[in-house]
Amino acid sequence: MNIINQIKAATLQALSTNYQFLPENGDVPINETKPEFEGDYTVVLFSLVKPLRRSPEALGNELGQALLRERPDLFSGFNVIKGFLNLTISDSRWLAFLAENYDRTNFGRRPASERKVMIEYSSPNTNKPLHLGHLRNNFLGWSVAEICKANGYAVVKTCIANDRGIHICKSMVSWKWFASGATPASTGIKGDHFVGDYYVLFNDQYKKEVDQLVAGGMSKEEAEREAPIMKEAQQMLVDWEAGKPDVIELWKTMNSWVYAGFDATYARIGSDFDKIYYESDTYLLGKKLVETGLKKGVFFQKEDGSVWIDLCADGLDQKIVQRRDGTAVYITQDIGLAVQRYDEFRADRSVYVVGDEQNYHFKVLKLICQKLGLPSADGIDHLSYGMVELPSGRMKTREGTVVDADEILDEMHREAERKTIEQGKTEGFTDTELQTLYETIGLGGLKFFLLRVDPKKRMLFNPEESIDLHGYTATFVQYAYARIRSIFRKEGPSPFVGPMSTALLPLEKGLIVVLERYPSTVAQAGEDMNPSVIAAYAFQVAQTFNSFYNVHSISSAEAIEKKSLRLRLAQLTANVLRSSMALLGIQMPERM
RNA sequence: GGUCCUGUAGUUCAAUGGAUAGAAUAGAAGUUUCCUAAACUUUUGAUACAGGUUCGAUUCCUGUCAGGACUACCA
Repeated sequence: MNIINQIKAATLQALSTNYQFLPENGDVPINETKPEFEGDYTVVLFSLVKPLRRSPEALGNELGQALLRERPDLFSGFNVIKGFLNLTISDSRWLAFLAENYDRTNFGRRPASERKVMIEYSSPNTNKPLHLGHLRNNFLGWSVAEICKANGYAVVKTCIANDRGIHICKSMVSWKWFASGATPASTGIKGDHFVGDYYVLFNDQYKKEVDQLVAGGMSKEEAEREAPIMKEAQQMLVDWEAGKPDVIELWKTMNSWVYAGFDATYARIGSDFDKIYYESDTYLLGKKLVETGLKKGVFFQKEDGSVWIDLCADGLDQKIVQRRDGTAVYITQDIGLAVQRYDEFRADRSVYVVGDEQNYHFKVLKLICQKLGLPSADGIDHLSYGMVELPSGRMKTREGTVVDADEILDEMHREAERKTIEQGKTEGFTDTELQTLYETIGLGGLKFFLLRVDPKKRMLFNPEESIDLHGYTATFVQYAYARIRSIFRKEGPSPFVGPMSTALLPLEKGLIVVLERYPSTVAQAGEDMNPSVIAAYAFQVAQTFNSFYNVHSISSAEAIEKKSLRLRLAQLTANVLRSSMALLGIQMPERM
């Protein structure tokens, strides 16, 4: 049991034996004691004052004395200020914690349970390369999966490839018109970028044609309908759905180019999936469910034959679930896919990592699934994240302000290289090791930068700040880790010998107190599905360690017992840093 | 128009209804005979506005103002 829960239990026990009192919710509020007061944790007494008919001061003193009397093993002192009972935990308790956990690599992780969660993330379109927004999605999804695992969940990572539709046909038509048979192999261009270029060409051509038609006297709407390249794309979509062999062939070929490109990027950033669904396989799913829904009276049909659901009672609008021509819409596919995934994996929860512009969509999806009585319905959870914006505003394809994923990864790598060389820290590394180091620092920096912000919030991506390797960054944490590893390289294979000192200096204790919070931090991040909690914590650990390291020598400690203590403290710090950063998908260098 | 989200130091981000609102960065001033100075120490600086709820509000409620998303027989 962690310290906070021990304090809680002891306090409840004391309230029970001394006042025959149990708070209504069975809980007492406990905070970290503010640094300007003496103590480690604080019981906030205000809520107890009224039912116990004591003044805050009196209650604090009685309760403090009772706790000290009943649990001398846990508490070593207390003071009362206003309505706050500040408790000091005994050094022996902290030391016992350290002795138990300093070399546990699974410290902070909960044992595996039966619970299973499915996490869908990434979900790219196969007509253009990944950009910065996709990176936030990928890093988030992957990290949340790791955090769930650390909390004992079995995790299934999935991805839905949006591999069909008019946007895919656009790149295909454009390639036919303009490529003269060029391929990624013949041009040396990465497949996803290659295809993306033709998608851009399509839009250029389309705009040209529309302008021409408008100049010829056509209205804008009509021109947009009549532009030859658009008509061909639409025809191609029809042909694709009809299974026309040459279209299917081209579609398969171009998609394979894109996948090759994606695979390279995924491999680089460490995204992986247990199961990939393809929209081309799933887009017809859900049609049967429309019938079921009609029969159950969940849906209703309009005169023109289209099928709708009325969600007005839930504060939403009417929503179409099947077009009048009988084809399925996006949401219908998603319902069908939800059923299929549940049949296949039986996950208790199903988390969709999707941008917040689809908040409405997922609200509707969950409601419909619930009204249809699907067993998976209640487990549907939309992990909605905010847009990544640039200082100049929103990224826009048309304005060419989209930050390309591969480019920003390269840029971070180069910055890490530049900085390392500038500091003259390349000695003793082979060229391969240096490349690995730059990637560890560069990729880690980008991941940390995108994960350190609450996922729900829109975030600003300032290129200059993102490549900064100082302050609230992965580099800061990595550097603290590398310094610790350096100590252990010099100490040799079995450094933990001899008894530990039995007293704690403030900086030593401060570090233990922070380290002890790791398990509850992991739990918190899991409950909120929020990696930024982990990022903030890892940074705090590194910060606390640095202050300690700056003042107290570890290897040349003033006494052998002190060295013994500090080595264990350093070891636990390293473990926690490595483990917490691993939850963010960030690796730690042994040297830097 | 309707629904939802967001307004905190110059800037980027924190703060289960708890004490004097924390970090980082930028600015100012310091710290290398000593385990990696990519570090450490000190310092300047903020809750959009107006009400309400209560022992206590950045947090909950209402209104105003400002930004954003959604509100497609697109996905």
